[in-house]
Amino acid sequence: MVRSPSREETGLKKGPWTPEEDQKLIDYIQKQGSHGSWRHLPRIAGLNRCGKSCRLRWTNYLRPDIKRGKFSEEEEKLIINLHSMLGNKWSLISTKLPGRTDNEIKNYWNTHLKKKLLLMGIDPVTHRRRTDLELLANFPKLLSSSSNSCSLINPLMENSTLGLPTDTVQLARIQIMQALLQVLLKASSFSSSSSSSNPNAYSNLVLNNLLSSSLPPLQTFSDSSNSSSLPPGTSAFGESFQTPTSYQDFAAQNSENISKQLLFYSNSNNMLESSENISVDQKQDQIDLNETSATKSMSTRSLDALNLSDLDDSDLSWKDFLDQIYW
DNA sequence: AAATAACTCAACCGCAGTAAA
DNA sequence: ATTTACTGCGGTTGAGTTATT
Repeated sequence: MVRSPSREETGLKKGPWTPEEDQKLIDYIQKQGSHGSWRHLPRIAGLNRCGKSCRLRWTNYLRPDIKRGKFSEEEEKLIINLHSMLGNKWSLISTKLPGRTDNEIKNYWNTHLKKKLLLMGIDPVTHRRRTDLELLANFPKLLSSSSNSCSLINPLMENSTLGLPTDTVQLARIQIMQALLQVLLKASSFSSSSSSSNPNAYSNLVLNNLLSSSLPPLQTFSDSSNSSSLPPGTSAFGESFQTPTSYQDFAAQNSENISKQLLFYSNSNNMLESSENISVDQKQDQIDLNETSATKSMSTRSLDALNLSDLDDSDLSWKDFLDQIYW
């Protein structure tokens, strides 16, 4: 089982292939009709490379049936759908995309598609809504924590059913809200150097989206003189947060907006649950039956959840879907 | 215009499975 | 039964390119 490195492989060239090397490899395989033994190919073809390097160069780059260029929207959808069922089985996924190599798909996934899912608040590993968004999902509960609808954001909080002094209840709830947002802000701060592999990048995006769409100008919450030096919105719930009455007004005006976004996050969690607890083989069997069902379901259900009547989900492209739903 | 950061992707590495000796 | 060779796969790297400051 243990494969020892070949003695002959020492001193062989590594790194990028030259056009001359490419031509030698192409000429040899075309002349032979097949690559034959990869191990012996380099010596016969006059290449100072190991067989493994030759095989990789051929299968990932020189093979005549390789489709080059950008991935189409259909290919993207198919990759996402296949990945949700098969995971990182790149070679298996590549069999469903003629002309695309497993390496190319893997690279495209890591550099592009993962980001797309992150932007949607979906974990690219599990294809489910990220679990730390549970915090956000509880937001509506906080907003309507008493029998009165939206009691927290209702300016009539003085009618507290708890029998507590109005300002006490009000302060307590605001503090909960403040703590919640501070936790999220703290999490987002880790992603300052945004990278595709940064696990917190999505948190930053989600939070920024929430804040940018629902927070009032900073001065609404703070009368401190140095507030203008802070990024708009980003510190509204920080230490300078001192005017609950203004917050009530803000929350009342934006509760619908916040609820819609949270509803979307909640629904995105349910989208692909049906594919759980199914073996890889079973999942593969599903592929041919409905190759884009997951992504279609995703857009349809999210649109339903948000009740955006101005969107036509049947004609919605993948990009449009992301743009319109998320941003 | 230069420096720096971020991104892309071809290529490499190590492991695992299998066939052959 | 054990060892060795070969192939394929998935994770990772780093040089080159592009974007940003």
